[in-house]
Amino acid sequence: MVTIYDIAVKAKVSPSTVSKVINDYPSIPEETKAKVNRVMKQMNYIPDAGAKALSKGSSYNIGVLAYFGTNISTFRHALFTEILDSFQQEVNSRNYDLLFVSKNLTGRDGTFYQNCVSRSVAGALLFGDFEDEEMKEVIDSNIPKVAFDYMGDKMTGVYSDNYQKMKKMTKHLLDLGHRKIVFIHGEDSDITKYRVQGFKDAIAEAGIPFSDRMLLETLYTDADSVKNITMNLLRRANPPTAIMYPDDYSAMAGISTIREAGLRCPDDISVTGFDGLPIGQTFSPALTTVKQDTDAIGRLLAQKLIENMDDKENAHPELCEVRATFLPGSSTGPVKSII
Amino acid sequence: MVTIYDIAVKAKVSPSTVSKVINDYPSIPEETKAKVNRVMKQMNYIPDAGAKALSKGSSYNIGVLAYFGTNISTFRHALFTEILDSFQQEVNSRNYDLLFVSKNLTGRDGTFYQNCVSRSVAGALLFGDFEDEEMKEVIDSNIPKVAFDYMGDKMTGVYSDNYQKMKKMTKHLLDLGHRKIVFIHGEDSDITKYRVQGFKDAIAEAGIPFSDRMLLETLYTDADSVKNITMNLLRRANPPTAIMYPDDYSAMAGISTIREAGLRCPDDISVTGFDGLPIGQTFSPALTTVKQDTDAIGRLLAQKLIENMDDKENAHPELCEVRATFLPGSSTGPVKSII
DNA sequence: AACGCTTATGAAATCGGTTTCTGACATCTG
DNA sequence: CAGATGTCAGAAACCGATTTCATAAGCGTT
Repeated sequence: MVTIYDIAVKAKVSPSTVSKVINDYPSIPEETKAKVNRVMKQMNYIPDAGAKALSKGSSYNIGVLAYFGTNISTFRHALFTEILDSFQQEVNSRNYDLLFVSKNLTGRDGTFYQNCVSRSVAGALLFGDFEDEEMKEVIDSNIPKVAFDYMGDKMTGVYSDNYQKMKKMTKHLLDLGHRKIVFIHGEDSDITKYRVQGFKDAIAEAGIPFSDRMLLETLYTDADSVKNITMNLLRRANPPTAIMYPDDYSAMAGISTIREAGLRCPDDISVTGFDGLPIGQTFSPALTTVKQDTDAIGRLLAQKLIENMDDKENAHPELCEVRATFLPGSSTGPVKSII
Repeated sequence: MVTIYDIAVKAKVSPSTVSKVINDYPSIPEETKAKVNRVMKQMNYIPDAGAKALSKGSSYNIGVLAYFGTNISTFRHALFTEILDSFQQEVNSRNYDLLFVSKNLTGRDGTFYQNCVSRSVAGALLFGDFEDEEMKEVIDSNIPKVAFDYMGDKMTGVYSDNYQKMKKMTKHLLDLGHRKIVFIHGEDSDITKYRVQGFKDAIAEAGIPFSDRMLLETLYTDADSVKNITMNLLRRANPPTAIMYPDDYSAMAGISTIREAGLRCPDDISVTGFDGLPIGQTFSPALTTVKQDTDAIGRLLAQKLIENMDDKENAHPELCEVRATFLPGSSTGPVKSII
């Protein structure tokens, strides 16, 4: 491996000078810089990021910490991978790389926090269950960090305007004449609270009495539990005419179930999703959903994180709302008139 | 940060001894190991992976290099994320973390190879376009590596038995009476060649004359081009009764297009996909497809890579075929009888 | 000529580990 | 009991960078 020492010899300067050229110290005259740069190019110099990290105390790696609970895994949900994709593009352009930090699952390897420190990540992006013990350890640490769908005060969180858009989507159903609406919401979290509130407020503003039977909880992305819940709904004495699912995947699973039960969507039952994934638009019927702006979210997460890393002292948690878009599709239609 | 020097002082031994305890040198008696380990636990010692990498010359990071061409991005395809997921689990259990290495897109940052060397990755997992110049640089290097859907002789490749399963799926259509079948295959690659061969052989064995009109090329995951190609097929004077798509996503996009054209699937046109993603089974009609065993593929990639890293000298490229499963769904049906 | 003031450079310590090599001490052997 | 052997521990060099601090050279002042 070519090191700055090799460069130094060839360029007839000291290693310190080479290092200073690399880091663009103002005390180095242009002439020297040019000379050293020429030799570096000529010798195909590749800096050792590890050595740099050791002496600087921080690497150019951004840790990605994702944990959704035991059964669900990092890469499986398209919403997150879309956000990651946009995030990655943004941080790459600043020369940071993404390091997927692993969690202590087997008991042998370190915790999230330990792995972050050990790998001296410059910052971290958090996804998933913020109540998890290992997550909390990171959240309470002084590692610069941001998180998607976080609304607390310990770090910067980026999220969609869930309240507004959920309300809007609910209104859309109400406008279509639906009165028996059930919202199957995701696991308990800040995000879920806002969505539920938007749902309730839309119902209230329409002057419809709210009932607990309008709400149900399920786990994201678990197709089986979605099927079960949906079947139970269909079997109710007074079944809903519209079902609102927590995300596009479960909406699609729901529609499948509805069809298996011999009913049609939207003719018999209207369905909504959430997230606005491309596949939901390819699906037929195209989902009525809320499209989260994953590009903007990923970019914003990256920008906020880099701000935090660049100025660790003055870093302060922010709450950043990104505008989502209500996407009316063909999975919702007018309520079936009772003959 | 607690270092081995702090441990050494507290445990009343030398730093070398601490290091030897960490690395489990046989010359250290159990008693000393126990003592040092106790102090490490007590002081909450977290090793510095960067320092370790510097002195060892190799990190515990595995580089993930993915490049599919300018328009498609790493995380967008569920097949890859599923494989990654399984791969990650396997390498995590050996204490490796995943580092997403970036490519020189802006001209400012380094190439794949430079970034791998700079970050001293222990090994690399390659996805995508192996003809890309930066990819080739890595492939020709002596970095331990494996790749998915690679069938060359420069590194170990893992892939499904595309030939067999494509043939089987084609036969399935032939058995249903289809004679006018079009296979829209992916971009030119070894994998594609085998699939095409499987397709052709099934056709030949059925005694049907092969025509170039039975084959079409498209780019993976580009919904628009899938729509266009599908529309063109439907407008043919003598349109096909079955269309085989290169993956599940395009099959679903194809079915949408078919419906938009006022036709039904499978009643009017049968459709097949490839990959066997969960969403394809939620889709209705459930896709007839070939399910790639992403769990096994990811695990095998990890195992082969680790083998290579553990014994760099004797490493030799292998070709590993993983058995896929033909998954008959309801997107294929008997050919419509001509009245 | 002696002084101060820039400007450019390099020596050396440092980051936190690993590893080689030497030597102290204990134990075995004849 | 001398000499050979084996066990354990630590000193020191090293990995490849950064950064502080000292100093040499050049230049203008007085």
